[in-house]
Amino acid sequence: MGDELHSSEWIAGSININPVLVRKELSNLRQHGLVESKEGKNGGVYLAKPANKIHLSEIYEAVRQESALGTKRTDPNPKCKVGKQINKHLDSLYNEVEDTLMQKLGKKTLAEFAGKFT
Amino acid sequence: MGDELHSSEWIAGSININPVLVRKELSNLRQHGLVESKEGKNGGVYLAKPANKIHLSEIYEAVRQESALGTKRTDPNPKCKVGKQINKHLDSLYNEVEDTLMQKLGKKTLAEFAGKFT
DNA sequence: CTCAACTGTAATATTATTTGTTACAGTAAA
DNA sequence: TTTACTGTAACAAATAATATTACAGTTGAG
Repeated sequence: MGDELHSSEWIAGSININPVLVRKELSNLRQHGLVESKEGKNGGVYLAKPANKIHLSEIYEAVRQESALGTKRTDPNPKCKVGKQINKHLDSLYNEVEDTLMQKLGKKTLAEFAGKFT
Repeated sequence: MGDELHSSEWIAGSININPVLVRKELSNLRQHGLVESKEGKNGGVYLAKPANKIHLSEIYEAVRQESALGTKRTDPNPKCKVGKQINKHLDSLYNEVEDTLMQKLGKKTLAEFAGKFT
């Protein structure tokens, strides 16, 4: 994938955000095998594989930090009949929903999405 | 739905959270027609319709504040070919995904979910 | 062989958002 | 007419997101 090499500064400029944040997220994407990068002068990042081989589900998985329906439920009261079981039941619901979401995103590729830009 | 009337204090105790926060969210659910409440002594909230008539999609719609895939993308650089169009394309993608999610949640009712609690 | 332009990462600061608290007017049962 | 609630608002505190600064390491070019 020699083509399309961009610096974090360039990307940051496009989305109006701090370059260090870009590098941090890129670091995450790299760990997930979606991008690779070249250090040193004229360095930058590029896709680790062709865009038509990258499914949106992979990106979603790499990028998301919590379930689509949210997670942050704190500790319910274990003395409460409902509180005691709620997390178990929510987890299974969330997983089920997440699965359909992944299936949907798995049918779309990054190339397809990028193709929309004229 | 005369049965199952609970005070915000009681609910707050179950989820280990502040009663005022409960009342705030309840206020939102009320505006969405999911619950009703009774003021005064022995007051509290109750479902506005039977649990088997409440679909999880309705709850999701009432409760969520941002799309399942997130929204908070700030202002992209309009001088950038990509930045200029990104929000439009993300929106349509998000909507499509959201639709499948709603379809999935629309098949489940609150009664069904509550039935899991033994 | 050294300067310039990058990445990668840590440490810290700033800002925004979430959550909690206090306060109090309004309502209804007892 | 007291008691136990709801409904809100205003403010405080805690947490999370974002930004900044700093600097070591890498690579290409003169």
